[in-house]
Amino acid sequence: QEHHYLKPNFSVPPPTSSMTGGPDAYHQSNVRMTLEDPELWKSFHEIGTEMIITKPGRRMFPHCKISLTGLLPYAKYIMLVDMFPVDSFRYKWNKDKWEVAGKAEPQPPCRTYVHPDSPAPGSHWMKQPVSFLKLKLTNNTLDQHGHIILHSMHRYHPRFHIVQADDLFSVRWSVFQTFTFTETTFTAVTAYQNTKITKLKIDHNPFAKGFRDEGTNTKRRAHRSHSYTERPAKKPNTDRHRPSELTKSKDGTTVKEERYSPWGAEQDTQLGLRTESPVGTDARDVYGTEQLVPAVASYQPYRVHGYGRSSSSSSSVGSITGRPGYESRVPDVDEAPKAHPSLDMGSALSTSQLPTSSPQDYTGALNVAVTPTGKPAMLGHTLYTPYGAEQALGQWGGPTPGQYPAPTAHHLPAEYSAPAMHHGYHHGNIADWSQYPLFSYSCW
DNA sequence: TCGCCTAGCACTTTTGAACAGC
DNA sequence: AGCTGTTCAAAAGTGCTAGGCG
Repeated sequence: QEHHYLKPNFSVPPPTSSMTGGPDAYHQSNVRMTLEDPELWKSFHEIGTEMIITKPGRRMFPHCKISLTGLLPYAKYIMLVDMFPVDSFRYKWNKDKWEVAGKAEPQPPCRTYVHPDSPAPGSHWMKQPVSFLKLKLTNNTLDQHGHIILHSMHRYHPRFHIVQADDLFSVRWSVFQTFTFTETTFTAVTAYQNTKITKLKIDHNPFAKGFRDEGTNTKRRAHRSHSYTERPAKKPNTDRHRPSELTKSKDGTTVKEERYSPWGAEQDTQLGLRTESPVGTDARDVYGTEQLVPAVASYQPYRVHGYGRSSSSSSSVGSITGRPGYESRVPDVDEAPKAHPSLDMGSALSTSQLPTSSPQDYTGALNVAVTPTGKPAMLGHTLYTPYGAEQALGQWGGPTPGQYPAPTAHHLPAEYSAPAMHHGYHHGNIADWSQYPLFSYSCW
């Protein structure tokens, strides 16, 4: 079974023994992640996957399901998923294809979904495919349920993170790796645009079985006319003419890796995201591509001198985001809700604080830092666990209207660019890490 | 008018409590 | 008392679509 395997891209020395990943962290270079149901994903991807997002939250289909190997059987890991913008455009469905409709809107509060089995030993994760069935997407920026917030008509792809940690609290100290799969790229929509996607979903999603049998839906079908989602006049074309940006390269050659790597794209453009028009230039399929750089990453934890774990949370600077083109991710320090200090692992995990790396060297570090003034800062990225507020950390630090959007510049502490913070590792420029926080605040 | 979003609908699958049997 | 399997109502998950909004 041929999956997209994204080779780890290690080019760093093993972490010091003082780090919580300890010597084991280095062995994580053997971790392999493969996408389950790749054929299904491909069939969607070839048309142009659309994921419905609704206010109350909508599951993904196909579901994110992955297999893992190479984990340490007795070491505990936490699995996380977040959604990463593919580019900095807003799209629209015009006739039979997707077109760029303008610049992307400011990023909504960034959240991370924590797999409900987390933490669990490596043996648990490896014994069977890991499904993120409960993951839900919403377009409600004020969502209080912890769903992942996305913008409609924007493109994203899931990022899978493996964190070696004994519990949710120690994530901040742990090494983690990130994997992405190009065929999981999707356009978030509030209503289906491409009828081929609708049909594919109905054919494959058990919950859509009611729409599968034409005989039981004569009334519905008869009523379908010229709704927004139904575009009968365009049907003849949809089968033959896919959106140009989704056209698979015929020769199966690997597409320029930066195209698929948000990190790479960030390097390419000043805005940090791909800004060239994707229309007509986007041979997205890279089936057969062995690696997306930096599809997998190893984050090396490090600590700020003088700040122990006990004080790290409340004093962390969350949220430097500064992701060009997504400058509004950062919640306002004064307005955003405060997570429980001892539970605010999100703050410590904010990649906004992480030393940056080039796409080729995605090795980074989990940073626990403080603002120049030592003032606690808020987080722009939420960890979401299906355990809910009651079970997990008892805190729901959901975003507030005030944190979205929010200015970026004043959240950027000068220390971020200090090479000394990186424990001697070279991580490239800061911008890469600061552009899209992985974790910014906890929602527990 | 257009592009996008939403609520309610009818339908399905999934979930979990209650119960029975061993 | 504990475990397993079955039943079934409730909950949750689907796409469809009329209508609303800017």
